[in-house]
Amino acid sequence: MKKGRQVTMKEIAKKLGVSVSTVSRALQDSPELHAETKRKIVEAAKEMNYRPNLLAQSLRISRSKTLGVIVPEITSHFFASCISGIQDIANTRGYNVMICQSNELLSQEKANIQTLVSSQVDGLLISLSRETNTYEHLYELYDREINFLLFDRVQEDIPVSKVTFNDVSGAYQVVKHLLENGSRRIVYVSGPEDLYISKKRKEGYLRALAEFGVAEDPSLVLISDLTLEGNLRVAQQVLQMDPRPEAVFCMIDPVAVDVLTEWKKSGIRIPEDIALAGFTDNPTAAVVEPPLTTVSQPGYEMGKLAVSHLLDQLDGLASEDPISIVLDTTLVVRKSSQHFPSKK
Amino acid sequence: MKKGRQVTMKEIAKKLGVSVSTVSRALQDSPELHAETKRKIVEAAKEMNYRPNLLAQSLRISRSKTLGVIVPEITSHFFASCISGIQDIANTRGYNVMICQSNELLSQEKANIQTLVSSQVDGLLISLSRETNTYEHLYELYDREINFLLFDRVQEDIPVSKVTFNDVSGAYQVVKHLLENGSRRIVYVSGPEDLYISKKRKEGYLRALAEFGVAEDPSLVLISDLTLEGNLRVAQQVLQMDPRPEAVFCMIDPVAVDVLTEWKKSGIRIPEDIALAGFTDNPTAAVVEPPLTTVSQPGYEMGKLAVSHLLDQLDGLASEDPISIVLDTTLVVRKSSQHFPSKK
DNA sequence: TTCGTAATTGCAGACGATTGCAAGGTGTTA
DNA sequence: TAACACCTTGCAATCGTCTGCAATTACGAA
Repeated sequence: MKKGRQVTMKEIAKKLGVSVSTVSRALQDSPELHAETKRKIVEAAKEMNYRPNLLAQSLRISRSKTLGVIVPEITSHFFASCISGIQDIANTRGYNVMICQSNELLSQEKANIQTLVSSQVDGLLISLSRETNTYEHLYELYDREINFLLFDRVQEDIPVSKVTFNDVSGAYQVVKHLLENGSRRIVYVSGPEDLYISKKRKEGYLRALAEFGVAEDPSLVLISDLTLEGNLRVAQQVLQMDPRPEAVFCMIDPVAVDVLTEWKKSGIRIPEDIALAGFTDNPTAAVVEPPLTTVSQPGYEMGKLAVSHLLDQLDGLASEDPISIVLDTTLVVRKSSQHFPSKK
Repeated sequence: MKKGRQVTMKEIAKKLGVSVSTVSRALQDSPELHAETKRKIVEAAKEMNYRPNLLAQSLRISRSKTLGVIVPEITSHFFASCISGIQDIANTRGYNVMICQSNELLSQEKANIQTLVSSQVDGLLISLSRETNTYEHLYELYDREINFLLFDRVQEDIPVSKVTFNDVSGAYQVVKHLLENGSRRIVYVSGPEDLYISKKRKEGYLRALAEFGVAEDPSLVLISDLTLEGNLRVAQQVLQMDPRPEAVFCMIDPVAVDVLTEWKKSGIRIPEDIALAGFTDNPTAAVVEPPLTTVSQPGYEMGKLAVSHLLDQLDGLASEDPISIVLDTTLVVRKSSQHFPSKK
């Protein structure tokens, strides 16, 4: 509504009786300017409360100094941490950040990309939605030579840099831990099967089983759609298995928390009756009763690394060749996995 | 790095042998254009994968269709929910959103404002940092006639619209609930005293006490700096009180969760030995053991309402006169408050 | 056939900033 | 005193889009 007129270089120039170009150079601290003129201009600018118009600047130099970020959900603690890391680094390196959420929808993801591209972001950091199973929109970015990078939820075939956690090894670690405690019948609760992390974590699960000479049993792999209902269904499925599994490894913490709650309602004791473990180390994992054994993946660090690499590419500090950065996860052992079936 | 040349109107114009202005009008679906020309241009634009340059557009019409949001912390579930609500509404109304976090620092908050103003946002939604105890930066926005609005963490004297929760009534409700259960010695754990919500929730606490004829006892008001250490200190302080309080109301859930954890370590049973309640209804509140009685404040709704009002103002649909929107909270009774001291 | 009017389209000047190049001024040297 | 170089500053074009106004065309009416 209000006009909120901004002070422009033109006004500074008029006030001081110099040209706009001189003002521009003064504010850029150009060396080819008389020191006194420069001083006067800088002073006037401060006094008049001048703020550069980033839009005009970006248009002129065709660089917006803005990055776009697309995450499935901001309300997820993990992604919020990533964003936080991205912002901290981006800001210290002089970049702004525009954040969008896809709400786990492919259509939203595409729309977000359009918006950000139209906004002339210098680069994009994308974590794919759950729904994303076609990738033309990403190849289009690639064809247009727009810098982007995938993190956490990636698609491996796309020839851009990726930042991921070592999901295989994380899952391997936690399942190995369950095996070492004596469990053999171990359930893996997966999310939708085409999800990157569903696959990777299953891979780690299977690897650990293989290492301990436990045969793969497809009936021990359950799938949840990651809704509350889906998770509760899985919880019940496990209870109805005969013989009952000794341990359950859920692909992400929220599933484990729902399962845990449901079991407690059914009078199942954890870890006495069955061991439980998750993945992500959400804040809830530490405070549920019993505390949940899980795998910690520092989102803040991931965000920092991802944006650092992208900015390095933008600033020409890193090769444009795609690289893959793989972060290590850490097994966090808590009470929920302290179930020790007697080994045969 | 890459040139990633965008298709511009100029190129479409050249290809079709028309002028840029004609292209511009065609893409705006201007009625003063020959239908056939329009059709051809629109078609060519689609085919050439034209995307408008929002920077140029914004510069030209001096409206960026972008809003700025400043929150203390993105990783807080409550603020993440607010952001989510803001984005959903903003997007459906054709606005983008730039999000910044102040990390609870006044200096960051100021810097964020500068950045967003420079980026020519059409309006700002601000939730103040914990540190913010001077307000010149906000008055400056006001003087510059930049549209903004405060939400959740507000400063009452500033003549702009505000969206808050009815903190007084929320606190009143939960303390009343504790009183009704029979507690009389009720501790209030406050955050830093100049924080808006510290004051408001204390007000509700005192009002409930007064209504039940319980005299105010300053020794029952404890202050935490909201760090883990501060919270644990408070937990111990309570245990050392003699006689022990019958209930504790913490200003925000994270404090209550820390207190709860610490007490459990010390062998205190909740709610058998003492009642506990929080405020916010974080996801953790529902899953701790015992589940935490708290006050729910829907951040998503707050975000939606706040941005709706700001956009109404921007679009001239609402008066520019500041208004105050107060949202209701809901008492969520869970097990942690089920402590019933025998009344005298 | 000529004129007026309406329907289309193009020109050119913004928006605010940057930058190559030219122009003005000063001082130095022969 | 003339010539040259350098130090400062301004001019003008540019980034991509929008828009008031002028110009062109076409068409029907007289």
